[in-house]
Amino acid sequence: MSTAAPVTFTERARRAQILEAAISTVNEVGYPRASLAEIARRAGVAKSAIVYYFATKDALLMHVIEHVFEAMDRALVDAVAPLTDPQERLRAYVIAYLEHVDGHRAAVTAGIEIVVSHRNADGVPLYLAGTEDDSALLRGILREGMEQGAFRSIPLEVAVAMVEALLDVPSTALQRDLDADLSHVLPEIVTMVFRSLSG
Amino acid sequence: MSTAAPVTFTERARRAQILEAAISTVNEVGYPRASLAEIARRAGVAKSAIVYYFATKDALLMHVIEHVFEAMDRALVDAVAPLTDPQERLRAYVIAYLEHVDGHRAAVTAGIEIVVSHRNADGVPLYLAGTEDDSALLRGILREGMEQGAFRSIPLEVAVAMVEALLDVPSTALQRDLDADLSHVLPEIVTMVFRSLSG
Amino acid sequence: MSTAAPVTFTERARRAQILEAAISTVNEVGYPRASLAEIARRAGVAKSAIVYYFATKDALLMHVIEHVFEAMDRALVDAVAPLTDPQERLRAYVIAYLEHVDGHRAAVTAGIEIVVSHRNADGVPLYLAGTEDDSALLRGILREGMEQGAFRSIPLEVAVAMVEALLDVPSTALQRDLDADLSHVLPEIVTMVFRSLSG
Amino acid sequence: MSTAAPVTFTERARRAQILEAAISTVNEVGYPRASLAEIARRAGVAKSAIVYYFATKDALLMHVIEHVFEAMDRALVDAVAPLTDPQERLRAYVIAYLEHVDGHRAAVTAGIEIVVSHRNADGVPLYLAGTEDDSALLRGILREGMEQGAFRSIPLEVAVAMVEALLDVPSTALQRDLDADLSHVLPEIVTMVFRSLSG
DNA sequence: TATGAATGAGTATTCATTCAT
DNA sequence: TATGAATGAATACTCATTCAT
Repeated sequence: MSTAAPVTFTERARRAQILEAAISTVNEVGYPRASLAEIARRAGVAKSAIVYYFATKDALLMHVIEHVFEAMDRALVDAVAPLTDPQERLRAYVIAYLEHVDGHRAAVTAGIEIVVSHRNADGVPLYLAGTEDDSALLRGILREGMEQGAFRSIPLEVAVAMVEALLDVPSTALQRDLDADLSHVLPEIVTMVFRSLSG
Repeated sequence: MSTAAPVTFTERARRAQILEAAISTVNEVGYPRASLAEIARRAGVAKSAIVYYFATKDALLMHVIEHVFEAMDRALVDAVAPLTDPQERLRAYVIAYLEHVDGHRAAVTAGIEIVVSHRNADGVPLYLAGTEDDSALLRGILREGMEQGAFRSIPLEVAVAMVEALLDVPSTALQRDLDADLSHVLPEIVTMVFRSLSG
Repeated sequence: MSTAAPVTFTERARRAQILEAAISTVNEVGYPRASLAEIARRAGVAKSAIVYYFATKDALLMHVIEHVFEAMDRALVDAVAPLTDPQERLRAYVIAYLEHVDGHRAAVTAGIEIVVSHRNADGVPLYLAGTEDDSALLRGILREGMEQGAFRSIPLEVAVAMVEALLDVPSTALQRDLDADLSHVLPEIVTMVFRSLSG
Repeated sequence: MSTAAPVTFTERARRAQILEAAISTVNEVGYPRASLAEIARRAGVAKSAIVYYFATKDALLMHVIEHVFEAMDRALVDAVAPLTDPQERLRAYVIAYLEHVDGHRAAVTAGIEIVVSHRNADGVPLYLAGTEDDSALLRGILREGMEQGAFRSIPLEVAVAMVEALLDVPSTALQRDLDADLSHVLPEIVTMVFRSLSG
C-alpha cells in the first residue's frame, strides 16, 4: 500500500506528517543533509515508517515535488483559464506564480531545492530531466501571444526559459531567508517580463 | 606543496590534469557522483594523488571554481574597463559574460554545478554564501547607470538579481547539452536586459 | 538509541557483546590494531552495527573505560565507606583495588590500555587528561591520614602518584600475561605502600 | 648505508637533526600524530630523506629509544660502577636515574612515550617486549642486597617492578609538562625505595 | 646525497535499505 | 500498522613506503 493511493485516515495523516517533515528538513538543513534518519527524527517516526509509507527515499522526495508543483500548477491553471487575451493570460500567470511562491514559501523552496539537487538514476537533476509538459501552459500563452502579435516574435524556448528565469528570482531570495521581504521584487518581475516580451 | 602555488613542471601538469578531470567528471556524472574515486579514475591516477596535490576534495573543488570564476572575472573587467558610459559598460559586460560562457562551456558549466551543489560547513550552498563582492562590478555599473538616468531607477539588488538570472539562462541550456546551440539565445539576452532596464 | 541508556533486551545484549568484543580485541591485538573492523569481526557483527549501538568508535571506547572504572570505583567506595581510621581505610582501599584488578583482569587491562593509548581531540592521552576527581578518594584518605599523623607528611600529589604507581604494578604484569600469577605481588604492594607512608 | 653505522660528517649531522626532530615531534604532538610527514616538516627535510637515513619509520623510532636509553644506561653504569655496597649502589642508581630523567627531559619523555605507544610486529608495546637485560643492572643490585641481608628478601621480579614503578613517577609528571617542578618528588622517591626495601 | 611524485592498504563514518516481528 | 535491528556499499582521508631521477 505504499505505492497505491492513500486510503485510510491514519495513512493520509501519516503521509502528510512525513511530507511536512521532509519539507521542513530540506529547508532547515539543506538537501544533502536531509537524510531519512533526520527526516524521521523530525517527523517523530522511525526511519522504517517512512519506507513503509513511501517505499523509498527517492519516492518520498518525488511525492514532495509532486505535492508542491501540482498545487502550483492548479493555481496557474485556475488563474489563466477564465482569460483569453494572451497579455492578460500572461499577466495572470506571472502574478499567480509569484503569489503562489510568496504564499507557500516553505513548500516551494523545498521543492525547488529538491528539483535542483536531487538526481535521477542517470545523475541528471530533476529540473533538467523534466519534459515539455512542465512548461506547457506558459509556452502556450507565449506562442499564442506571438502569433497574435501581442508579444515580440522570438524563439519560443528562449522566451519560456527567460520568463522562468525571472520568475525564479524570488525563490533564490527565499532560499537565503524564508521570511525575506519580496514586496519590491514581485512587481518588478511583472514589469520586466512584459518589457522583455512586448511587441 | 598542496597549499603553495605550483612550481615544478610536473606539478603544474598534474594539477591541471586533475582539475580537468574534476571538471569533466562533474559535467558527465554530476556533482553528487563526482567522488574522489571517480575523479581519480577518470584522471588515471590514484585517489591519493589528488589528495597529494590538493590536500582535500573540498580544496580541489574550490580550485575549480576559483579557476573558472577568476577567468570570468578577468574577462568582465577587461571588457568593461575601457568604457565609461553605463549603457556601453553594461552591454560590454553582458556580451563578455555570454561569450565567456559560450567559449568555456565545460569549465563554466562545472563551476556553476559546483557552486550550486556544494555546501560549506554550515550546509549553505556556495552561491548563497557569496559576498557582495561577487557581483560588485555589475552592481557598480547598474548603480551608476541609475544615478545618471541611463537605467530605470529600481532597487539595486533586484536589478542585479534579475540581470544575473537572465545571464544564467544559457548555462542551464549547457547543463542539458554542452554542445547546445546558443546562437538564438545570446542576442535575446542582451535585448531583454536592456529592455528591462532602460529608463 | 546510541546515546540513550539501553532499554530493550536485544539492545542490552548486543551492547554487552560489543563491549566484550572491544575488551578482548584490545587485549589480544593491542589498542592501535583494535579497529572497528577488527572489533566487529570478533563480535561477529558488521562494522555498522557497532556504529548503530555506539555512534562512534570513540564512544565505544569511552563506554569501555566507563564500564571498567565505574565498577572499580564502586568497589573502592564500598570497601572504604564503613571505615573511619585512615590506616584502615588505606589498607581497605589498596586491597580492594588489587582484588578488583585481580578479579576483573580482562576488563581492567583493556581499560588501562585504552586510558594510556587513546588520545582526546588535543592529542592528550586520557590518563593525563583526567581531573583531580579521578583520585579524590585516595587523596582524601591520604590527606586525612597525614593530618592525623598516621602517615608521614609529604606533598599530597607525590603521595597519590606513588601509591597509584605501586597499585598499577600488577596491571603491567597482566598486560604481559592475563593469567599471570599475582600471588607474590599483591601482598608486597600492601607492605610497600604502608612502609612508604608510615609516620 | 641507512643500516650501517654513520660515517661521514654530513650523515651524522643529518641523522642527529632528524632524531632531534623526532623527539620534539613526539613530545609536542604525541606519538600517534608523529607521522613521518610531520617529523620531516619539523626537521626541514623531505619525508624520503628520513627513509633514506633510517630505512623505515620504525627504525627511526628504534634509534630514538636506543639513543635515549643507552645514554641512560651509561649514566647508571657510571654511577654504580665505583661502588660495591648494595645500599650505596642502589642509592647511586636511583639518584642517577632521576637526575638523568631530570637532566634530559625531552629525550627521556619522548623515549618513554615511544616505548609505551609503539608496537612491534606482533602488536606488543616495546616496554613489554623488552628482555631481562633491560633491568639487569638494577636486578643485580637488588639480588646482591637481598643475599647480603641489606634488603628484605622478596621476589626479585617484584622488587624490580616496584622500584621501576617508583622511578617512573616523575616521567608522568613530565609528560604533562616538560617544565614541571620535580624538586619535591625526587627525594621522596629515594626515601620510598629504601623504605620499601630495607631489611 | 636527497627529493618529489605517486601509491595502496587501511581508517572511521554515513546512509538507504531490508526484514522479522 | 509500525518498528528496531542490522547491514553493505560507499565516502573522504591518512600514511608509510617505493622509486626514478
